[in-house]
This record gives sequence, C-alpha cells and structure tokens, in this order.
Amino acid sequence: MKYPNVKGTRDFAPDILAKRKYILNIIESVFKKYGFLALETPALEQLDTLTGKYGDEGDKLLFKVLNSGDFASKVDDNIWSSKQSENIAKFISEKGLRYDLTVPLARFVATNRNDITFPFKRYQMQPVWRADRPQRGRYREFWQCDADILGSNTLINEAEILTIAVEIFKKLNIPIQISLNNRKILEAIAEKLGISEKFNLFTVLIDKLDKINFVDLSKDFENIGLSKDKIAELSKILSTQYFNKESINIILESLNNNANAQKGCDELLEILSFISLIEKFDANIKIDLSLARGLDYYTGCIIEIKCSTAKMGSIAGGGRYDNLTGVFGLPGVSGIGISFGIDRIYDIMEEMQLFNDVKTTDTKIVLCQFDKKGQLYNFKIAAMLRENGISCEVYPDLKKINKQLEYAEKKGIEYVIISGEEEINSQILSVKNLKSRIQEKIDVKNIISYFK
RNA sequence: GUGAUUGUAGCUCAGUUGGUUAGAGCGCUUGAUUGUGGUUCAAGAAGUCGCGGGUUCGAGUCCCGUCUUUCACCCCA
Repeated sequence: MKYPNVKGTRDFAPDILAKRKYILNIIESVFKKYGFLALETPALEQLDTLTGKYGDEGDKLLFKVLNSGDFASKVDDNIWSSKQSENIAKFISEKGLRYDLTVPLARFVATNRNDITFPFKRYQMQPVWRADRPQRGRYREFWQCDADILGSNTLINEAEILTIAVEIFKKLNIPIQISLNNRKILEAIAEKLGISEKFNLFTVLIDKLDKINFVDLSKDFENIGLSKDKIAELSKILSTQYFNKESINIILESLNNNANAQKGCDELLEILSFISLIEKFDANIKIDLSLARGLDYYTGCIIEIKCSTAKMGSIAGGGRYDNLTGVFGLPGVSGIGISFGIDRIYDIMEEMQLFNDVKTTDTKIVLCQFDKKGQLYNFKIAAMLRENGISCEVYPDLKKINKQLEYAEKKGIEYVIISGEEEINSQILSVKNLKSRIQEKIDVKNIISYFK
C-alpha cells in the first residue's frame, strides 16, 4: 500500500474488467437495438458549462482543475488574502471534470444543432466524477451509461425508456423496483401549499420520505413554512397507495383540479397505457408521489430504479427535462433520458453471484510442450489455429508440464494441446479438455474442424 | 463539506497492562511426481506493522498529523 489509489477511485484488474465489460456490452446492445447512436464527450468541461445545473449541493461536488501556467501571480492580492477558497477558485480554475453525461449532451446538442437530425437519440458510456465522500456503492469516479432522446415531446419516449430499463435488468438477472412520478404533480402540490418559492427545498424533503417517516420530518416541513394543517393535507395526498382513475381524482380534487397536476397525472396514465400494450411486459412499476430526485433540471416524468433485493441506492434514474438545452442557447428542445450506474450494478451482481458464467479470457487453448522442439512445433500449430480464428496461446516457458496445465486451469481456459516427440512424429495432437479431463488424439489435419 | 471508523505477509485475520527475534489459516515457491493440473504429504520464501512526526530506556500497541477504507449526515449512479 505504498501508493494507494486516490480516494474513491479504483483499478479494474482483468478479471473485474471482464465482468464490467459484460455489463457494458449488454447495456450497449440494448441501446443499439432501440436506435441510439454512440456519443463521447471530453472528461473536462468549462466550469461555466457545469455550474448551476445540479443544484447548490451538486456545484460543491464538482472536481475543479487548476489553470495552466503561472496562474497564481495573476490573482489579485485582496482575493488571495481573503482566504476564501470558493472565491479564489474562480480565479485559478476554469475547467472541471464532468459530473454527469446529461449536461455535456445538452451542450453538445445546443452547439451542433445544425448538424443533428432530430429527434436525436444518443447513448453514452463514460466515467463521471463527483467529489463526494465515498461509501458502499458510492465512488468519486464511476461510470454512467445514458440513453437520451432530444427533440421529441411525446410520451412514447418515456415508455421506451422504461422498456429499455426493463430489458436490460432482465438480461442482467437483477430484480428491480421502478418508481415513477411527475414533477408537475409535485409543483402543483407545492403551489397548493403556498410554498412554490421553496420548491427545491420541498422536493429534498419529499425525497427523504422513503427513509424517514412523515412524523419525524414534520418539523422540517414546518421550517419551510408549512402549518400543521398543511402538513396533514400533504400527508393525505402522498398516502395515495394505488394510482388509478379513482385515486387520481381524489388527488386532483384535493389540489382543486390544478392544471399542472392534471397534466402530470394524464402523462403518467398515458405512459402506463403505452406499457400495457406490451404483452410480455412484467415489470414492477409503482407510482410514487414521494419520488422527487435532486437534479434541478427535471421538469416532467421522473424515474428511479432500485434493486428489490439489495440494500443499495438507485441503480438507474432519469426523467424528462424541458429546457436543459435552453441554458446553452437552444430553447424549445425537450429531452428525456435514463442513466445506468454500472458500478452499483456490478456490486449487486457480485453480491448475488451473477457473474458465474462470465469468462475472463477469450483464449480457448493453451499449447503446452515438454521441450524446445515441442515449443517450436506449438508455435507453428498456434499460427494455424489463429489464422482460422481460434484464439490460443503457446505457454512461453519450458516449465514442468503440470505448471503449464495449472496455468490453463487458473485462467479458466478449456483446452490444452500437449506436444512432445510422439505428437510431432505422428502428426497426431494430444488435446485435453480440462473440465472433463478427457484427452483425445486428433490428427493435425482435423484440428481446425475439431475446434470450430 | 460535518461527525465517526479502518489499516499487521498476496488474501482473511490473531498479537495480553507498552517489554527479547511480530504469528496463524489460505495462497505462493520447491520436492515426493523428468509425459499430465482439482487430493495428500514434506520443506521453504515472504511483513519499512499505511505513511510522517512525537512521548518513552523501549511503540504493532500511547499521542498528533496525513493518506486510504467503511459508516451516518448531505446528496446521488
């Protein structure tokens, strides 16, 4: 431990990376199947691009990068001597590591609007960085896999995003619980309670309700200006258990048929009706009015997905944002997207032992030998195998045969070819399956077809 | 960012009120076995006790700082 990793960052050894790639490949294949195209953006963005999009807390978690050159000498003495880090930072840092993939996407779309065919469907799988305190399932460098659709308002997009998520987790064998809500309903509730100006604080409290019960939070609600009566009213609205026409009417009634609420409810119903068209769609979807999500840019439907059997935060999340490109000078382009957190997905799959079938190597055969002559022979055979698309390796050292077999065994390679004088003279190879421990004699002429 | 917590061999962990040369299991290397790996047996190698400083005759053990881990806040994938 002489050179520990930076806090919250990890190395991915080959066996770990193989499993991560397994997850990434499944996600990517589903994204592609739905018509999304790949995009990559730089790790670094201008700080102006990043700040102000994630809420105050989000801004604090941005990693900032020092300017190049002799930046210190250019800073005003008064600023330096103020010793206020935040203040000084503005003068010595103008770049930062990206915090998510959605804001860079919005920047990209706004900048390249003339070259993009809308609706723009892009996927992106890259690391992001947050200066958070690490914990289980929480890292400072982690990967997000996003799929977003920009420039289309219709709710078929929401429905497709949901089906993508269901398909991915089905393929990964992770049992999930999907929570759905609409920010418009939350806005209507805040309106009705007379705390629209404190909407963000309100959503933060709402979001805690799955952890802390209503009674324990009531003091916090009082602090943002809610009377006891109004808290009781809020409690009644949020206690709606089933989302159907009847319960919606009750909600709407208690909100005086607020137009925003009506729209939010209609949207949720339409999404559900889309999904009901798919026959074999068995997903655990619940409408949860206490789902809020912290990111400031969401305006419509919001989605959060958790593993229903693991003690872990959300493993995917997303929603609709109506005006994110607007802050980059391109108003009127609505977007919807979802983000999968593959580090958490990995942790859960490791716990559930879902990686049993994942191979760490593509090598199918290790060619072993007893002496130099055997190795030369193997080198020739290996070239022939590779030419025919069979991935193999020649054991590079002249160690004892049991060491060579152990090597293949440990790497999870299925076959070995053992070459000695006998094999070279007869042109008949000894092929051993390490799993079944069965050894066969195969004529060199037939070796390709044997492995194909 | 606030408050806790962790670190001893490659891995999992012992290590007494501070006291000789810091241990175990697994793994690793070698041999039993010079044409065949999952068992067995035997032998062996391996540690600046996270790092830096301090207290002490003496520190793995006590104190301070720092890095890392985990946890609760905060927030989120």
